Amino acid sequence: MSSSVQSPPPVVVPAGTTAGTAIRDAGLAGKGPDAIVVVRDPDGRLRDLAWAPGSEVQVQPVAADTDDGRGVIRHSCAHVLAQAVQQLFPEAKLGIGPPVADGFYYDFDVERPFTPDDLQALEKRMKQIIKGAQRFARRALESVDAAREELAAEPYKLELVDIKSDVDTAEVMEVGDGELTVYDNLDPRSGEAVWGDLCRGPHVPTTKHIPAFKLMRTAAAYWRGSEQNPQLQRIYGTAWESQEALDGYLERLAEAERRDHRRIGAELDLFSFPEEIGSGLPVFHPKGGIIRREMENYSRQRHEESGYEFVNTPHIAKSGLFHTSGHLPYYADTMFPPLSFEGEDYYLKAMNCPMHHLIFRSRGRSYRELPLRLFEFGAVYRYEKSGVVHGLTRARGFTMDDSHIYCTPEQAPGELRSLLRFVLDLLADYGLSDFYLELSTRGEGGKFIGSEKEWEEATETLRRAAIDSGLELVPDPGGAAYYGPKISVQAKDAIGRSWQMSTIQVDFNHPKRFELEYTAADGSHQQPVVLHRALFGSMERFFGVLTEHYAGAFPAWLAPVQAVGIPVADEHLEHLQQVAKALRAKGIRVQVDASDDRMQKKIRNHTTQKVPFLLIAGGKDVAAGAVSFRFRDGSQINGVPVDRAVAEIADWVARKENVSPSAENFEADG
RNA sequence: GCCGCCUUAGCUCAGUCGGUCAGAGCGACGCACUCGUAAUGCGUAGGUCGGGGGUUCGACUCCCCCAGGCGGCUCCA
Repeated sequence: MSSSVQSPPPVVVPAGTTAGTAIRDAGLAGKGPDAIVVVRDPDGRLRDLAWAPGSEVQVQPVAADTDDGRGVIRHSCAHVLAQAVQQLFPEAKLGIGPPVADGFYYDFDVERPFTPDDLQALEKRMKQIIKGAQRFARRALESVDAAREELAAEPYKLELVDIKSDVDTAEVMEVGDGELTVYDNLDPRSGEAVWGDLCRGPHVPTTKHIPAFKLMRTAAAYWRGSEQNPQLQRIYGTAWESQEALDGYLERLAEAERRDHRRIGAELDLFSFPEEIGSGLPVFHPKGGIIRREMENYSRQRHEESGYEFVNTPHIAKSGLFHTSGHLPYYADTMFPPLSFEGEDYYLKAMNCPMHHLIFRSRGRSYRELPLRLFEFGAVYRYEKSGVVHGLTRARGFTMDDSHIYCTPEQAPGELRSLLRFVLDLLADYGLSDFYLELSTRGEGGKFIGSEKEWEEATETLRRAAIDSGLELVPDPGGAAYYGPKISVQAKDAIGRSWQMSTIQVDFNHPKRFELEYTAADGSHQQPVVLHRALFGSMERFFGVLTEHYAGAFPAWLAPVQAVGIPVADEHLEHLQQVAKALRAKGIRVQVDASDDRMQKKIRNHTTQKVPFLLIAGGKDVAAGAVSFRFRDGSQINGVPVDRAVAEIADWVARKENVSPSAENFEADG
């Protein structure tokens, strides 16, 4: 997201003067994408332009095309939406209406859900309101009682007033800072209040300062985020500093839709979700199977090189095992119901760890064996609620590239550091390079087991490893698994979206529950530390993320079909068959298109299938013992000698180049 | 699980007010064409309109239930 190239210099606001006047006197923009919409006071608080400080202060002007500026525009736009809703649906009660990433929403309690037609009508009314240049005017309420009186008809707002002390968060914009304020929308001519809303602000000066907006969709949302509360109807919208910025945003959404792995998976014949199998249970077609196999093979190789040992475990086990692990007591509702036979309940496994622990425990272990690193592509099944299943990124059956590292407490810090390095290196090999880390720690509630001290130690160990990596570290309080804290690696894809990939967890709980132990050098029996880690999260999710990252144009080493020979005419087929044979001998997945289609059609077909190397041969090429390259981007290199073409393709694939080959970066004509 | 929307040929979609509306493009298949960088032409096959129940003289169309999908909420070991 672009923002002002450089922020404007600070502005001095004399006592008794409004910030807006000072801004104007300083010659800063009052309209356009870089219009100043609010200012930041010396305490870091955003203030309306109508704010007039009691004594002289220096403020930082905030332009529309900054993150803060957009946030204010969006928040103001949410007010305009609420006004429009209450005009068109007078019975609507207001929930909350904060800005969010890329937009805003407002929740309403209404008789019936909004329809697409309603959204159109609301947009129209909002445009009228914006055109009307209503002024946003801040007004402090005398007291809580005065607030209750004023908001008598708004039950949800009343609730916020009553609990205001504990909802002072970024999302609840309504109240804050020990003072209750209302923003009135004033008619510019009469000065009369047309509409008002409990709100801490700040806002743009007038509705005219909302240059571009669009209502996006409706959804239901629980009041204050709890399933126990009534569901309100939420309207999502977006607002930007200019029409161009809005268009740019809509284009980014369109691009994300074109990259959607569910769409590309069907277009490229990679995988599907047969209804007959069940929701959230993918099958991989041959082409998807090749990509998956390549992904797995490389990962396997790297793990072997890094001292992992490979194990295999079954998909179901008796209930006792999951009682021991703690899954059934704590997470029974996310496991599939049991199969009962021979007087036993068998559960599909939701995690591989219990099985791996049993392998560790299968015989006495010596400290000399540690760290013991067990690895498995282990399929797990989780009962995800019907509303959350989403393509490959949220499935009910998936394969974790799971491993459990058993080590001594002394080994743990070093093991964690090298583990994190290993994880980041391997992700980079697949073309992801923009990461940040999240540290999930213990929160309130009975979900967490183990002593405070254990948690503290484990959290510190993780934190140190995370800090050593040099990456940005985002805290996630309360996000830990029940048995220990975790680091997760978030990777950004080609269009800037973040995905949770790897998780690394310290577990001091399972060693106890499973009575894991090793014999130390002094002959004593000690409990190992267990590190859980899934590098890709799940193979399916990683597959989906890579698909979207590359928009289906997979690196040549992963591409299901790496090269296709296209003859100009049938008489050139034989020549290409020879080229294909040579490529196949080098392990390249190559086809020759001998169909009845015209050459142009073949080029189109294989281009839309995102084949990295198209090898075209006509009379000239045959005569010269050459082929002509055409790449995904349409660029060409003509007349490359066959030997050289074969060697360069094989080398490109062997190097695991992640960019798409093109005339510019492919060394075949040198 | 909750709210809303959606489901018509392999894919993408059209189908008015309940009654000649079972339709198109792509794909598949067949025939002709043999061509130098993103769609050659002609033809053929393919659907009990997601499944089940109901209303009606009559249902792709209206109602109910179920399944699957989409967007959110909640959740995510």
